[in-house]
Amino acid sequence: MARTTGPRNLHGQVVQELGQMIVGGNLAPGEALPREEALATRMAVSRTVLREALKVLATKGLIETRQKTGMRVREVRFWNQLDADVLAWRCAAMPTDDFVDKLVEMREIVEPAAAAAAARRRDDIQLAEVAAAYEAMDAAMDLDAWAEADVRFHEAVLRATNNELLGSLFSVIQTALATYFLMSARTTANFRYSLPQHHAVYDAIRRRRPNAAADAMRGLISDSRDTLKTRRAVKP
Amino acid sequence: MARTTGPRNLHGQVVQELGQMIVGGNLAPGEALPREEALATRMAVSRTVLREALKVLATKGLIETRQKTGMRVREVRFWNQLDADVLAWRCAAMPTDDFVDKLVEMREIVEPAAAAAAARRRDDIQLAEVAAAYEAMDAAMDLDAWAEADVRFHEAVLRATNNELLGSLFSVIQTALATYFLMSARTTANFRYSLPQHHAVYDAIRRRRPNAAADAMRGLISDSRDTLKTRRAVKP
DNA sequence: ATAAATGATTTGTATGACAAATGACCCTGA
DNA sequence: TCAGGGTCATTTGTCATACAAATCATTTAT
Repeated sequence: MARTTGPRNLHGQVVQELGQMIVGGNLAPGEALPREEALATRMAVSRTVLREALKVLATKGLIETRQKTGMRVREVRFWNQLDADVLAWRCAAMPTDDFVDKLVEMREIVEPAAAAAAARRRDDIQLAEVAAAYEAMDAAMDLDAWAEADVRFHEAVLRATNNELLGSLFSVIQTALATYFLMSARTTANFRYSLPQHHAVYDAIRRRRPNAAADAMRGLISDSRDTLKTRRAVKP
Repeated sequence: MARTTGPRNLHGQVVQELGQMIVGGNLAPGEALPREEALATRMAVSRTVLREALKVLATKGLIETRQKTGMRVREVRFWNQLDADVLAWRCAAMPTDDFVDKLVEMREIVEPAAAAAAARRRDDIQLAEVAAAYEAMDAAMDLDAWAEADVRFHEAVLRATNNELLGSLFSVIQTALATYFLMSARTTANFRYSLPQHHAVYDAIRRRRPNAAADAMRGLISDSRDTLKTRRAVKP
């Protein structure tokens, strides 16, 4: 059987399909899935491929499988919420307001601390990465280029902390930024609005001023939250 | 073929073995793995099982696989560092000092903020969970019971934030606590030392005092970091 | 009535075959 | 000599089938 869209591998497509169903709420937690053979034929793939997909979903914490009992959707608290796919699936439909709030809260917790740590421990190469991302933001001629550079900037800051655990939180920041652009920036006339604030973050990291870096990052996030809030008030 | 230790499933054991090799540094990033058939026979499992294991490792970001080229170990920056298994594998050998520092840094960033959020948004049931964990710590007669209740306490706080993204960071806190007990508490005469500090956290959450909760949590973590530091100084 | 044995169902594992992709090589032509 | 294209070999991707292992439900024996 052949599909055309999505990842090039069959099991990847099955992962997408089932993952979206589960995270999207079509399959409630605790609910039992059809047995492998039935599910495989229903999705028109071999049992081999289906099982590889199930293993992936299991490592994301979405399902649980025991012999004879079959597979069940796990409770939400076991989901690997920081997984890039899980985050993306949650945003597949228009993200709910409270999910956006949670993303922003994560940014408020993580990114100021990360900026401070970067200011303390960054090396010259990492600083250059931040600088390059900032330059790209400055040079961006359209929203897409801006958005891409913005994401790069925040990733560079996370990497510059030299704490790879913080680095792995990039999936969350990335999703938050994507949602932000989706919900607000498309309607904002001047997308370069936050450039000075990014410069403040960059400058504090360059000058090795942890507190200033954290403050600047806080200001940046706070502003973006306000933008989201006004946008949200306008929406209905 | 049959193995006796580890997870009950064969592919789970293969995941463990390969994962530990990669994270442990036996297989360097960029290095190519043997082709599936060879690797399968070398590990004495069928190709089916091996492939399921490889898919799991791929979702953890440890390996990358393309047709004809084969499999390669991915660069460290792509590893899903927040994954419980990856964290555990990093601690499989005695964890290095700088890794412990990174774990503590994560705690310092996440847990005070989580305590504050819990103080703001917890409901009564979630408070009861925190209380129950605290009571269990108080009632603990030996180190194992204490450690288990301690982990429960910190999990309960994370859950009480009502932000499941924060909740998914439990894997990190859990690993940090396990490492802490491994490195320090086993040698500490009075393992109940931090009980009052835990009470302060609980009380602030109960009274809905975000700042007090964050401060209490900061003090708790700061103390445990000091304990690690003195322990470390003694070690050589 | 309780406990052990049995059977049925579902996942777990093994094997062999073929499809698809892609890097390497060769071969031709300017 | 170099550029271009085409063939081939190698490796992962997919499929189908068979059997092993675990476990829930029922039945049977004491």
